[in-house]
Amino acid sequence: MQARPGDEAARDRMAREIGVAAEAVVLAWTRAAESAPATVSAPQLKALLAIDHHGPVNLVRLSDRLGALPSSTSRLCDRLEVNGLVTREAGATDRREVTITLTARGRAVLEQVRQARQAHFSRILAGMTPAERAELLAGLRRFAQLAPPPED
Amino acid sequence: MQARPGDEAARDRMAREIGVAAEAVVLAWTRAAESAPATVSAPQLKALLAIDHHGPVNLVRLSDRLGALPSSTSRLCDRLEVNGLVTREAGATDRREVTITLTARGRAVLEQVRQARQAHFSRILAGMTPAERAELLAGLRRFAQLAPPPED
DNA sequence: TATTGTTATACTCTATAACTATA
DNA sequence: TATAGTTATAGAGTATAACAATA
Repeated sequence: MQARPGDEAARDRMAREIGVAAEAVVLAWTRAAESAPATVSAPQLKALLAIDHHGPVNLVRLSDRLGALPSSTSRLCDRLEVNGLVTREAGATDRREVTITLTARGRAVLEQVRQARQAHFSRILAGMTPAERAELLAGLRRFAQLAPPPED
Repeated sequence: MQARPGDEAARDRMAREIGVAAEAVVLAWTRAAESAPATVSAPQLKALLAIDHHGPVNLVRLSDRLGALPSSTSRLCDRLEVNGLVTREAGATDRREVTITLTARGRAVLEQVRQARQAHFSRILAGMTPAERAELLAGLRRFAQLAPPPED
């Protein structure tokens, strides 16, 4: 890092343009989820994704991943549990802890959302050449490699 | 479109992987806005962006762009107006209509968010080569060209 | 009559603060 | 005493339904 002094300014300009251009991806990504047959709110879906990535978690760690407070996450888990998407079990070693786990139905909802997103994105990608699609995927994956995980 | 039959299946597979990989961009994009000095909620920020892209709008058109109902958007505009970010004026030709416009403060908030996003993205982009950054920007811009606008 | 926008009501989501139970 | 989780309360956000004003 910090090669020549002009590099940082050029990178900043690039960062601004990438931030602006990314809005379309953000809108398409969130909109696509709404077209899934499963009726799950955006915050609940975000929580399901976090649990899916992370595996069973306690409340504090899930809160960190969501960027929310434990009290908010507790209430969110109330609704997820009522909807049959997660289970809460008392921790084995530390009885204060709660282990939050996806149910089969929770995983099914995630799969429905991924399929809806696939269909939505595929329609957009129909206008691109295979080379352009590969370029986009490579760029997104490189970004994902470097982006800090949500708990930071 | 509809070149050879195998192309659509290959595109679908690509669409799924792009959808999965895009999550990191979505998280970084939304998280970056939270680090801005301006304290504006995500729904309010989304509305400011929509008005900025579109220019002065009436309530129904803004609702369409947000994917919300007019009643919800009316309440959202109540809060935006209280915060001094937008103004509501009676329409000139049709007196039923309301023209919603960004204030100088609303535009300043958007600029603060864009700067916060630029700083956040620049840190991530520091790990990429200039060629990789250019590839990502090109892919995002191509996607933005093809993605349907939010009112659809 | 149709359209624009609002208000009434209820639910989800979130933060702040106070609380319980366990370590 | 510190930590994990919950509950109490209040405000933001949104949908459904009913309403007012204008076309």
